[in-house]
Amino acid sequence: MQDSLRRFKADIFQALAHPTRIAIIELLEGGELSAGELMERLGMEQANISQHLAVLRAKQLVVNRKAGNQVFYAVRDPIIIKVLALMRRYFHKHLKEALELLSEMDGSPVVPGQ
Amino acid sequence: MQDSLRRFKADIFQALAHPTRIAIIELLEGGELSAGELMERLGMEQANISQHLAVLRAKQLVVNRKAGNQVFYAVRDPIIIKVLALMRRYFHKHLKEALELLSEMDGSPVVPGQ
DNA sequence: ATACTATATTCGAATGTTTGAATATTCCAG
DNA sequence: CTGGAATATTCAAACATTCGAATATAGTAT
Repeated sequence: MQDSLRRFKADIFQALAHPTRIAIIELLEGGELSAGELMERLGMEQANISQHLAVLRAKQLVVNRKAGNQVFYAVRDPIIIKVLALMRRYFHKHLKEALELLSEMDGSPVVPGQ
Repeated sequence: MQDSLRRFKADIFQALAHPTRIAIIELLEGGELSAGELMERLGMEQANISQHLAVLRAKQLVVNRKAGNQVFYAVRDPIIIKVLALMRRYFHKHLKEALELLSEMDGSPVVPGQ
């Protein structure tokens, strides 16, 4: 019962669980942008951006508005922006450990001794 | 460059992107609990809880403390609790659409007419 | 209609996640 | 030491996500 709420939250986190999608949301923090602009600024394949936008749309994290040829995207709810802002704070707070984590993930050791 | 920061954030969202792990964090919001207690309260397999705890540990979202036979877990940083609180707000704000989304995911229609 | 631009969808291969079953480890009691 | 409780790890199957390539759709202009 309570579980469907958690599935819902999990799905939203899932939607945020990709570097490209985080980049998209962060770009949209400054206001709406067209799919093409997102593509340009991220320097990625058109299809790829479009697929990531589809994920964000499916989970309702963004809204879109067609204007002629183009489709403009915006973050649907500022709460999501707040969530990302909190994550930035979290990141800065734990910068050191974060870097260690990242390096370990790359397979390179961080702390030689001990 | 900026991308590794985003990978880091994405990894944290990924760690939160599972109903069981959200349930674990929410249970830990009230203070530390042993793995066994988490298992009991969630009514899930021992191995399963342990594996989810391993994910949360790997991403440093929780810390653990051994006390004799048992291992007690706690949320490492209250920022994570704040993130979940924001998500609750988000959920309540979008309750209606959320329910529709969930039902669609289940395959059952929500709005019979029209 | 044709051509062009912007965006979306489909497909399949590669990769990653989740699960239960089985097994291993660690700690305490006797 | 042996046994039992609490927790962790490994394995393999099922499932989901991600990507680029190719294709489709929609809008505008001629």
